[in-house]
Amino acid sequence: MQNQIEQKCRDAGLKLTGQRRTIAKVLTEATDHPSANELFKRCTEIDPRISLSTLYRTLRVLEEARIIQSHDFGEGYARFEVAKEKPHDHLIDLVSGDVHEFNHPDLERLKQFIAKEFGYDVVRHRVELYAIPIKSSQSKRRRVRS
Amino acid sequence: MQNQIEQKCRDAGLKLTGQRRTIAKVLTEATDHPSANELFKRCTEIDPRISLSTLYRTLRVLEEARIIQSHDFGEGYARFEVAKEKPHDHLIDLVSGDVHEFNHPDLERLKQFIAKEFGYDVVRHRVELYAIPIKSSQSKRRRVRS
DNA sequence: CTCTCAAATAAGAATAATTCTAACTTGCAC
DNA sequence: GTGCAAGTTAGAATTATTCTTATTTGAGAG
Repeated sequence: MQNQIEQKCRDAGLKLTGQRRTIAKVLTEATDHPSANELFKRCTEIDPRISLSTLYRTLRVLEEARIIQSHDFGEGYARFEVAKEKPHDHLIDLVSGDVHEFNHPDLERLKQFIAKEFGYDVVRHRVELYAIPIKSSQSKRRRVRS
Repeated sequence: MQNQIEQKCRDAGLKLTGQRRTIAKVLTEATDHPSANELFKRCTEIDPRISLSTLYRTLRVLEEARIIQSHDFGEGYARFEVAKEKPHDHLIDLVSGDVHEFNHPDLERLKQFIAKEFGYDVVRHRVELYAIPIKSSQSKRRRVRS
């Protein structure tokens, strides 16, 4: 019952405290992209002795160790997820706040191509699509797909 | 001489105060993507009687009126630019902080395509390339696409 | 198992960008 | 010129996050 994050902490030489185990558990079990506040709620539900500072520090440490990844979707706070092998981009549902992940090879090629035209190498990028669900029952939209 | 922003303020039914004229002038003359702080410096150089609150409120009002556009490049503060007819994306020079604008039709097509696969319509998007200059060859610097 | 101590934690203060408050101006329609 | 809604000012408030300081703890060594 040792989760992925606990093993990675060990590998990174991080102490495994009770708080970290709890945070690791919550992060591992999250299927969404929770904010620090949301994570704090879930953590204190398991163990109320966790302080917000500890959560924030742990999140920072875990991100520095590349174990988790934080995102800023322009909501005024960060959202977190366990780092995946493949980097990916996000589609944010403007109605529900749900986040979908995607990775399109054309996009990767395109960004390198564009950067090269300016004389740059892309170090990292941010691609976020803010979108609303297509209502299938509704008549076809007038705007034709491009 | 009446600049673009002043006319647009008039059209939007906004009062043209001395402070707004100064802010409009500074924004119009900026060729970079200045932060609120940087804008404040430039404004107070022209007229020291402008307060930071006024600047922030004016920036908000101007953005709501679609006269300017703010961006969050993950630096902890916003950057502003006069709204252009065509929306565009940004390449941020990680060394100098310079911002280059681009617009690639393939990217527009691709984002719609990806969203449609998830059953969504893209309302807006954010594409930012964080990059470093290619050192070896001077290649294609200063190439501007609109 | 105990000792040790660097690393981690708790609680709350500090920070920084931005927004709000409340009392005072001012642009501009009449 | 007047009236008043919109704008301004200075500073307080807000909010996510980081820092400080005293205290606790994980885990390696003995």
